[in-house]
Amino acid sequence: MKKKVLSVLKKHIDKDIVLEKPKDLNFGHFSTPISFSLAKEYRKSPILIANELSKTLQNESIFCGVDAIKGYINFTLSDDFLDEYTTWALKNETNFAKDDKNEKILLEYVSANPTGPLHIGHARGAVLGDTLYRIAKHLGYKITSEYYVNDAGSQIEMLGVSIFLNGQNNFLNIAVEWPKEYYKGDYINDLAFEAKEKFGIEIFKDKKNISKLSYWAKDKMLNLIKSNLKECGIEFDNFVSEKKLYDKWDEVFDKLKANQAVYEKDGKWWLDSEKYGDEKNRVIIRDDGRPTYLAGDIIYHNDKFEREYDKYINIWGADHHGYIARVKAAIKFLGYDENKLEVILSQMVSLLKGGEPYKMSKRAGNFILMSDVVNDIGSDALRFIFLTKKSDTHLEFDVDMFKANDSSNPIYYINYAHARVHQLFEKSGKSEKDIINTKLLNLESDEKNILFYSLLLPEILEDAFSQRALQKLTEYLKNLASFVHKFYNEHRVVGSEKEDIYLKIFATAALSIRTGLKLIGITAKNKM
RNA sequence: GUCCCAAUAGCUCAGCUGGAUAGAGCACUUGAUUCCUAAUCAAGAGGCCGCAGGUUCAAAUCCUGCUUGGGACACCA
Repeated sequence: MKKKVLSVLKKHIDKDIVLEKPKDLNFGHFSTPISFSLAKEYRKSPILIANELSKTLQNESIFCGVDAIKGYINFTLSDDFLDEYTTWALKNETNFAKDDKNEKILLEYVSANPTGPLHIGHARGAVLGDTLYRIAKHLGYKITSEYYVNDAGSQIEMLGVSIFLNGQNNFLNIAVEWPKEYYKGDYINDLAFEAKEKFGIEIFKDKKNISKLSYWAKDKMLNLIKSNLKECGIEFDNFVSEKKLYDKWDEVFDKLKANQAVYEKDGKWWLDSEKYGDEKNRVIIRDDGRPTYLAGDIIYHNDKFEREYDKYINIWGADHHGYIARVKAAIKFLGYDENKLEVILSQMVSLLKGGEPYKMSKRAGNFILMSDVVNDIGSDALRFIFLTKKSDTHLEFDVDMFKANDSSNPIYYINYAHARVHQLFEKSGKSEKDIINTKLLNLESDEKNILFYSLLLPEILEDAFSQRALQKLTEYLKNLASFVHKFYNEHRVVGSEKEDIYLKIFATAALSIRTGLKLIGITAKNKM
């Protein structure tokens, strides 16, 4: 819609034109402050320029009104144009708001260690990633989602140790000395119990069994994570194993050496990441020969870039921000364009319930489980809340808000709007087919406004995706629902003279609500 | 000490690639139902946009400094 308007304007003004939404739809559907920027060049007052421009644009059939107010030019779309576009949208429900982008994108997110269930902090990144993925797909991007599984290294080892000691303590009554960072929480008890059932109590008698426990438990935890994600409708295209990537280590390491990216000092191998903007150089191979975590990430990113995407997006927790520089440095050393990697940081979440704050921690046993919150308020509400805020701000919310069945619960409010439209069709005994060719004539301004807003979805999706600002979509859905409820209250539909016109308008609103909800992973309700 | 994020209504937050009277939801006050779900709607009240400078025709938005809060600064992942 915006493109269409811009192309019309281009015929008259050979400049970059900024089209914006007026604060108040009653000003018009689109507006431009172009005359302010032209004022200097033409040495005329913006108001005069706006007046002249509006006159020349008056005759375009796409507009029924072009008004110059205080230097702004406001455009109001014509009934003909709106009707034509509406009819097309309703006839092409699945293609409405789609686009045809061609960029190939690799999106990596969650990538939580398989050492325990997902907690609420992971959930935010998970929802963000999945929604970005859905929208990108809808807009036509060739996007692949990926989960990097840290199935090597000391955290996995610690998982085995935790289970082993737990078993010794619980089943063999041995007083154990717990290491500082061992994993606590009920799930470790459960794992120890399961291990006893599966391998026998003997397994807790010999320390040599720890690695066996590690690998057994790691697979169980990865499956648990997958099921946590699935409860929220999240599935991945790929899972990449860190352990398997190490097959390519020699090859990657040689490449680093050849590119003078690494050097040996104090018996360790260092990455010269300072050269490319990191604050210091980083160890990648310890003096005992074990690689550090960074080594794994270097192979992984080498692997990613070998697969040739146009863009790589990683969603990381905000606590990883210091990590970006060294990974980008490594990518550059490997001979790739580090600017193709974009890292989105998702900030902390604090959760309230009845005003009580929770502190979370992955290692302690008292973190908030993602699955608990899903059971509590449902996947829809959880997804929605994460998407109403920018990802880079701290978020605090009270779960009780999403249990209410009234307008204080946005999910409820939006679904209700959709359900109302559905019910109108039921009551009128009509289907979309019956009204799809109804001509929209002599529209009142409120009719026009709700229609226009309903048709705005493509622009919203484009903005939300390109700015990685998914709150624009949830905001839009709330507003659109508000339009529906307001219109519903002000107009009797069934049996009215304008029944078909109203139904067509409502059908368009419902289409956008349904499509928008689907993209944030929620199925619109037809009945409350 | 260095770096990142934030600071907007009583609360939770939008708005930030500079533009019209700074918005929404919750909470609060008042009103609307012989009628398609009032599970809704309407109206009201509520603001030194953290502070101080600067750039500009125009600053919540950009720049600089400061204050406050959160986070990161591993040979952990």
